[in-house]
Amino acid sequence: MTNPLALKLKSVVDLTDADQTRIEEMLTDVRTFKAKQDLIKEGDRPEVVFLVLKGWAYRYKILPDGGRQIMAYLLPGDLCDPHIFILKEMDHSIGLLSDAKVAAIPKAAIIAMTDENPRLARGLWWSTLVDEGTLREWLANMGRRDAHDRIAHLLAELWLRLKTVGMTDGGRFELPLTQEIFADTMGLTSVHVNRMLQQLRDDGLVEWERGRMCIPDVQRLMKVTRFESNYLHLQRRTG
Amino acid sequence: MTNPLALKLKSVVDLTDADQTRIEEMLTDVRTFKAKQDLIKEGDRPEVVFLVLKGWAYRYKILPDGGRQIMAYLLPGDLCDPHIFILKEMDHSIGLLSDAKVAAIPKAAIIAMTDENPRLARGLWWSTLVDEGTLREWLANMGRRDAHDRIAHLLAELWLRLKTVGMTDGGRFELPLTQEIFADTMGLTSVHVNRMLQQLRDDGLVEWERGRMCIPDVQRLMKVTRFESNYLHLQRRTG
DNA sequence: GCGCGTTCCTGACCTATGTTACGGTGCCGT
DNA sequence: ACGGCACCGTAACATAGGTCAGGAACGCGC
Repeated sequence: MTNPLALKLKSVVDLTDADQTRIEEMLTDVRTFKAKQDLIKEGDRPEVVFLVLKGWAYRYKILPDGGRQIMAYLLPGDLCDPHIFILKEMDHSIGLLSDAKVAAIPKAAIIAMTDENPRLARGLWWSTLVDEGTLREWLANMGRRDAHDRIAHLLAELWLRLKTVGMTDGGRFELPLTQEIFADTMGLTSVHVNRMLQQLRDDGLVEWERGRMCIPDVQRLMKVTRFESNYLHLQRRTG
Repeated sequence: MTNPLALKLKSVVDLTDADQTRIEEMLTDVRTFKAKQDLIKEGDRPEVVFLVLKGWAYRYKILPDGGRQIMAYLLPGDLCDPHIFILKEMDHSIGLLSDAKVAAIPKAAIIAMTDENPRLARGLWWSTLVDEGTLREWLANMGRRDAHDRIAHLLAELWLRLKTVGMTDGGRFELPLTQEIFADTMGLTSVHVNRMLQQLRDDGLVEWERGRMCIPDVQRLMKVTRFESNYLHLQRRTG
């Protein structure tokens, strides 16, 4: 089974077999973690870049008053901390939502790879810009949509992202998020997330049970939330 | 008067006089715009990178329901669209909040500069990562702070950012934001922004009149909102 | 198989923020 | 110097979402 980073990059840049092998070679230090552990903490200065291979991670911040804000989900194929090349220290933490397998890649290996291979460099550059675009979309989501549409929008995004790394089965996918995690992602309360999720169920837009989610009609969900996928920049570059 | 990009970069990397001249040389195509015009629209594929020299710009998105979400303020020294090197098209728009002077820099000039000068390349890389960190902080701000603290936090951030480009005078600075712009930035209503701004006035935390803002006691404001500046990564890299 | 922790679910109640609607004020163009 | 427009201010009222408090269901360790 091909690795998820290659899979993700292939959806936007043309990777040769050699490119894929090149990525594969970097995955020598693979580590296994249990759910709920932290990979990196705010203030750390990590010496390696983490690449998620299996499981879900998330970026978050604890505010001075103790509240938690989740700012991204990291799926297989996502790099956790491309920041460390430049920034002095992490301004947020990264934790795990599920048991996970993660590759630790030394900074130097990444630098060597991108120096020598512009296609891969472009690919990584693209992926950090997509992260930024996603962040902007989340901001718009929080600022201007009500709870119902907010959740629906997030689910549509997750489905699409999971699909591009081959983790969906029709409208069905694993979703290791508690309602509290949802709440901390979207600036809501878990009570209210529960209310809205049930409404989505009643609307027939989603089905949900213990870590598995099913969207019976993806097109319909996307239409309801007016989901525009352009911010994920999935189309192959044409010119 | 030295240009604002150099000024900003100098706060984190050591720039030689030659570096500064190098930046200066790129500012050949300087354009003047009136307030409220758009610099770039969602869907565009700009051929130049815009650098703000004077005035304020802002990143925003219009949602399908017509609502506007502002996702960043761009001050002198900020690049509007470093995305264009990689992404197919803009996933948001950039408009002007005030009359502005903007340099249009061809992609090729930027590429040539960064290829030849790693210090400047690092500087630009740093600045896009800071933009991303700021976006994360805004997300946390919207998700987990109430309207009062949200506004206070934004004002503290703006003060600090303006200070690093020499645009403050003690606690005093120009602020070309209407209450509606504030509202669209923070997911609020202009009515409520008005209420909160008045409360901040009553608290003695800010004074405000026609485009000019004064924070009589910056330390106090920062303490009240528990402002942590780490996400702006202003400390010079030590190692 | 029992106990305990986690997650889900629910209901009654409360409040921050939105909505609507309007009047005031200063500024800009003619 | 006048009219109009953009912005600010405010009041009465409506509601989405928060708070608190608890109970039910499941899953895991012993």
